[in-house]
Amino acid sequence: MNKPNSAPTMKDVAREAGVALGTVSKVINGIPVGESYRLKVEEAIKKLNYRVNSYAKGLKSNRTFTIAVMVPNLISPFFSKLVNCINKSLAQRGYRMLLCATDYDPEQEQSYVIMAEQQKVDGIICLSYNPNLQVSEDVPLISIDRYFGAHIPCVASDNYGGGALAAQALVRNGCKSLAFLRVGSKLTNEPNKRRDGFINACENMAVPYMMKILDDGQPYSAFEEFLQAHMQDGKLDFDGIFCVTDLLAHQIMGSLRQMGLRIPEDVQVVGYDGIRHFGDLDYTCSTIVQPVEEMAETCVDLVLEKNEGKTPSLICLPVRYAYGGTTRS
Amino acid sequence: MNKPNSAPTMKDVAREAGVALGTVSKVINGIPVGESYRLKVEEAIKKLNYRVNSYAKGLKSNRTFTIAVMVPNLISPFFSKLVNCINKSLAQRGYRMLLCATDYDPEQEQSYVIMAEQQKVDGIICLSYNPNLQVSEDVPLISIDRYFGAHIPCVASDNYGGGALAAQALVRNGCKSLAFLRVGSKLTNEPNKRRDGFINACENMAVPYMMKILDDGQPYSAFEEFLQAHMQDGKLDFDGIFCVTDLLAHQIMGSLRQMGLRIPEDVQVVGYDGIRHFGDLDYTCSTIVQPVEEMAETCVDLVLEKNEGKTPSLICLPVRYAYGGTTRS
DNA sequence: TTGTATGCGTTATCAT
DNA sequence: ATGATAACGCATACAA
Repeated sequence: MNKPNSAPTMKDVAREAGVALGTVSKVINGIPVGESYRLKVEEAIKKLNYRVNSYAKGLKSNRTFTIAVMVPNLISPFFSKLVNCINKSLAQRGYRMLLCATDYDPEQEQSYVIMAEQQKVDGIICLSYNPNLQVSEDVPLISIDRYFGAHIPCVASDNYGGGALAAQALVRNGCKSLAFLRVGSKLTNEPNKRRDGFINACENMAVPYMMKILDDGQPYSAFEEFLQAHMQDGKLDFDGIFCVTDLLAHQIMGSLRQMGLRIPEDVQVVGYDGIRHFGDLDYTCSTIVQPVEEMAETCVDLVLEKNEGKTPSLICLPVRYAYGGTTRS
Repeated sequence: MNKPNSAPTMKDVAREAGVALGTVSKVINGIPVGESYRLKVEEAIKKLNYRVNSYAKGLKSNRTFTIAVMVPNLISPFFSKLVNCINKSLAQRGYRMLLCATDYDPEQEQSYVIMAEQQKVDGIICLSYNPNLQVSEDVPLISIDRYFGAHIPCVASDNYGGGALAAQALVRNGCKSLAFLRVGSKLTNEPNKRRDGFINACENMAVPYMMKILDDGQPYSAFEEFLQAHMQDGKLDFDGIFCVTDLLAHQIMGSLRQMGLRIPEDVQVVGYDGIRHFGDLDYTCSTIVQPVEEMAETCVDLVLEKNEGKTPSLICLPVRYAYGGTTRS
């Protein structure tokens, strides 16, 4: 042996098979080659257990078949489901996924983008809350839920339609007066449109509504105060609540039950996201379901797309209402 | 410009700064260099917005600062929490994570290992259910929850101790007779020891117990039949149940409630894993909590470890009992 | 059709 | 201390 404990290279395969380096390369890349040569090479590959070094390959071809994915974390069920689907889509197309959990830290997000750039990944899919993320032009970037500008495609669920759908579902189930509860940043991201859609639907149906929107710093208890303030004789002013996420719905339902209210008899609750217990069991609440698989598929389609000119700048995918036990049906 | 739309290379930086290639390399890698030279190089780097190409670096140095992580999916909360923690640990040490969701498919698992090898990752952390996974010697592999043999370190929670802890918790809360419910493969993986620990504790405490273990093919309804069979006059034969996972506990609790039983008044339930609602809210049930952070940290420590000879072959990390509303305390 | 030679962007070993 | 140069493993244009 010439190279004792080092992985075999193409050169080794060529020597073993008694052919030239170029021939080995051709066999590996499926370029036609003499039958007898091909067999010899394949045998040598098997014998030496040869694997192409994808770093050398990437260096040469400037393609790495790797996509970087950035999300705040994998703790939130929605994020982890999303990443799971993206992973599947990428794998189906022979792509690998480099994963980055940023913990909502703008600095980390920025440094991950830089990392991705120097990793020479073929593209980036990111769900970022950093309003001024700097990204170089030469690596395709797809954003989820946050619109950066016309030059960066953004994939989201139909948040506006979803907000409307929530209001309609509550009214259809008999609600006479609604409330919208929201927590989150003032950032102008796509999910903000849930409110607009909700309001529009309420006005169209001529149903009264109220809203409680928590700013970044405010504690959850502000919601409990809001609820208390609207209790009269053991009943709430409203009989239907749309929470901006299933997470918030879960928390609000805890508060409602503590106040002695029954769900859905006294008050009905609709969330947003479509979170299921343990990822694939029952819904945690009646909810507007985001089309996570389709969103993932769309992101992957876009990031791998060649024709960069004519990609749309915002794609909203349809949502649907799902019964989850916290409404009448 | 010589190279129009191509990323700048070290050579470009050298030309821009008017120094030699080697000098640029040294500046980048923090090797001492003349002050004036360093400044010139740093300025050129900034001006050209130069980034090192980590594929060329990896090719040369045979280190990629990338670890491949393999789990069945990111849907199960336990897996996603685990991956989240591993991601954090790796990031802290300047490592990147290549993620692979295998969907329990042995073929996919095998092909991912091959992929990882040819990606020339620095190591692999995997949670695999493939009993005969083939892995080459030259890339460090750490296993989670599944013991492959002395040559592959395995990290797990103290499943045996956890099983015992569950029995003790139930008895401490007044249970007189217990049941152990389990679903899963006959594979001899670490979580199987939960049963052994449970049995041992029951015998030590002289508490009667029964078990219902579902084989791979059997449907969940077999559990419901089991429960029905042990109902007498609206009461169960046992007053404490240890479910092998929180997921199973969640399902069983649904069945129990449907049968009109109250939890924890009529029957107490303990699960295993420490799953929380939405990842970081309340526990889904009283449970044995796996030390996920520590497990992740340990895996990363091991996979990056240099001294390969003296790594232990099995590391069990301590678990703890947590109250989650399905026991008396 | 098969083999040869060059270069991808780095690092590291040399002379200088 | 600095600069030229040879690998690293692969793809490919070009020569045979």
